[in-house]
Amino acid sequence: MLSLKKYLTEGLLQFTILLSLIGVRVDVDTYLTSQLPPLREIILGPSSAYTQTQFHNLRNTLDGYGIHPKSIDLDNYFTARRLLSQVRALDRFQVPTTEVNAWLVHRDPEGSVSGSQPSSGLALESSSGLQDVTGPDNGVRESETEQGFSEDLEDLGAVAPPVSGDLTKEDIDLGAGREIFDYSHRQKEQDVDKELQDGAEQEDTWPGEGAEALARNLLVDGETGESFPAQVPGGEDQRALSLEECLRLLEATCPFGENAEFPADISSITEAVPSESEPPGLQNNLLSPLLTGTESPFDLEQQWQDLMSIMEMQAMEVNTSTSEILYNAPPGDPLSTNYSLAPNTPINQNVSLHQASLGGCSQDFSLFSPEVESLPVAGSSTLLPLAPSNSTSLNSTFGSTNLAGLFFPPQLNGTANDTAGPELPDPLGGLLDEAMLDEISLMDLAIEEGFNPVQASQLEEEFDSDSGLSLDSSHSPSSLSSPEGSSSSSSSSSSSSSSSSSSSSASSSASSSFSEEGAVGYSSDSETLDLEEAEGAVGYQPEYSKFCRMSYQDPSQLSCLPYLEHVGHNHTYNMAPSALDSADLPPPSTVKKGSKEKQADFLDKQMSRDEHRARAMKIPFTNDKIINLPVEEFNELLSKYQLSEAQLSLIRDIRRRGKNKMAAQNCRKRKLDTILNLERDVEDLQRDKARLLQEKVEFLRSLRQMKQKVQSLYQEVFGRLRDENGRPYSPSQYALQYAGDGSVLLIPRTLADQQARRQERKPKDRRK
DNA sequence: GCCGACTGTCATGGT
DNA sequence: CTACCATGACAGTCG
Repeated sequence: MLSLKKYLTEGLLQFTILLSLIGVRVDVDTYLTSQLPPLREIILGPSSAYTQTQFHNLRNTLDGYGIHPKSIDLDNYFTARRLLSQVRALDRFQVPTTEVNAWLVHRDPEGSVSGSQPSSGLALESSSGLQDVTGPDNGVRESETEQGFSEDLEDLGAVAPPVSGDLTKEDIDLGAGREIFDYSHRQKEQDVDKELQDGAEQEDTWPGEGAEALARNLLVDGETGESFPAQVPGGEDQRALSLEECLRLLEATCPFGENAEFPADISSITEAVPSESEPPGLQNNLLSPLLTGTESPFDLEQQWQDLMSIMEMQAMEVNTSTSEILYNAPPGDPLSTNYSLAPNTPINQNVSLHQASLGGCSQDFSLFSPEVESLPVAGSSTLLPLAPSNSTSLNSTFGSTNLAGLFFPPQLNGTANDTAGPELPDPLGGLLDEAMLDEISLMDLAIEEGFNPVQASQLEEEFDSDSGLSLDSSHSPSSLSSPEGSSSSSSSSSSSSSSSSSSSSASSSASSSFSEEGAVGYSSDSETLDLEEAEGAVGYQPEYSKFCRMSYQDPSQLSCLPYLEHVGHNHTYNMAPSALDSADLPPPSTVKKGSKEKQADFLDKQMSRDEHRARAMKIPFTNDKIINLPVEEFNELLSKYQLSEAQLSLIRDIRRRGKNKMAAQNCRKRKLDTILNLERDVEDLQRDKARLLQEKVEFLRSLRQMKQKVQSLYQEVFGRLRDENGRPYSPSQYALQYAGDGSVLLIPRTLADQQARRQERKPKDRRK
């Protein structure tokens, strides 16, 4: 990293000197301050993918003409274009005094490096998006555009929305999904102030970052300032140039913002570029409106890193792994490093812009249009910190990848060339289509999985407001809610309702019979009661009532036993001898005889069959004891009495049946618990499913945006390429290819198509 | 009278 | 083998 800094610094110095030599005043300070937002956008762009707001805002700009909602609004956009034209004019006719800000050159890149951490600026990023797109101050901005971005920075910081740095720092893995939850939204509002502070802090870091980025550009320019060796124009008519070089040239030629007093144009540096005389209109036509007129020069290298990462992502199928890569890839992970263009690699040395040179400083230096800039390139964050890494890894990964092939299928190339613009059709149309197809496929998958497509679409439509929970609630079965809905009042309501119903018929008799029945009570009563209460909290009333029935050792609880009302189910295995006697004995008085007989009959009915049998068999102890006593005590009890075989047999049967009864109750309870647990599990799984689907949609959107970004970048780069005559290359005849050595080659399309097909086969084979 | 829920009981298998 | 438990199946009861 240190070497990189040094390299960049030297490059910056060289470039600055070079510019000064050609009479261009470089107001780096202005550049840094005014262009920081874009820079930060580039640097932190990926993280922006996690911000729901960005998605939301971007959706409005996805038409292809969108302006970065965060830092640049439409007004800025056009204003910048106008300024660009002016700057260009200045470039030609005005030779300002050479003025190099030494302080900038010597600026310590350390700070910039630290500031390059993606997490630092996200808040501002997303916030700016909100502000610019939806904020009411657009009008104000309109007039402010020329003031530079420094003010915007503050504004952005001030507007900084919630999501911000905190989220990005800790929730990279969660990605946008985290925003799904209402919590995050609430958090957003709560963190506004915090974001403001963060924004201020980030502002400090930007200059460093900008300096670094600028340094790289300058460095490159320093190199490119030198004449590029022609790379065999003949032969295959293959003209190679370093992609980095192209990008750097682009950036170098790119005006440094509205405030930039430096209309640097590479053409002015290299005489080989005749494009300067070329009418800008032609180039404009070639470029998508989206791309035109971006006054913000960004870190081209990083942009291309993004691009490469996107390419890789495209190569990979849109699957969950994508998301992982997007959000989990650590700054230094192999993936990201592989895609770093290795600015310091000597590859550039061999590149020749002689044959394929960048066009003059056109107004179209919108390589990083605001919209593109705003695109949430998840991968870029990981790429940012990347120093010039070894190009070998990159080569191994990409091999000789035909950019065109990656961007658009061969079959689409031809049509695109014919239909799209006069000379520069949209080479990435296919890519976009692919993105759409991927999304559709995923949607289909979601449908297959039972996910409502309408909901899926809603997810996209209502991305920011949507949450997995809400979605889940929308389609979550009522069965889930019903139990829980009643759960809140289950413990109380169930007991009250059950008691009310039971009291009607059984309350009077229960007191007597149940006191006996209590003896039958199950050993697990206390335990089950607690459990039942817990379950009641969960909301399963049937279970509760059931348990109530099961646990009635305490006669006081009998009031809440609903089964008493309709039960014929008399669980009174044992009746106190006194009760039995009273029931059996003739009443002393005839007056009470009727009532007592009724009571006795009722009690008889309340007695279980075993109790009846026990009473019939004159069993000297209660069924409760028979059933619940431990074996030893039970045997001891039996030994105390002289019992006949019939009695003993009955006692054993009573014990067996009693235990079995409790076992059956427990069994049923367990069964119910199992069902309830399964129900809850299903609910949880459904919730998770909905959440994952939403995340998937987010990833898809992010991917689509990144693809659009790639398309824009490709168009931008390709559109700036000029042949020896200063004319742009025809997309129908040429395509950019990423060579194995890290350079970018301009090759005939036929060759590119062939290579693209070859590239396509490999993954297919790999799948098999 | 039918149906569903609840319960008790039996048979069976496992520990 | 006995005791105990778990569970499916069946039947009875009740609303």
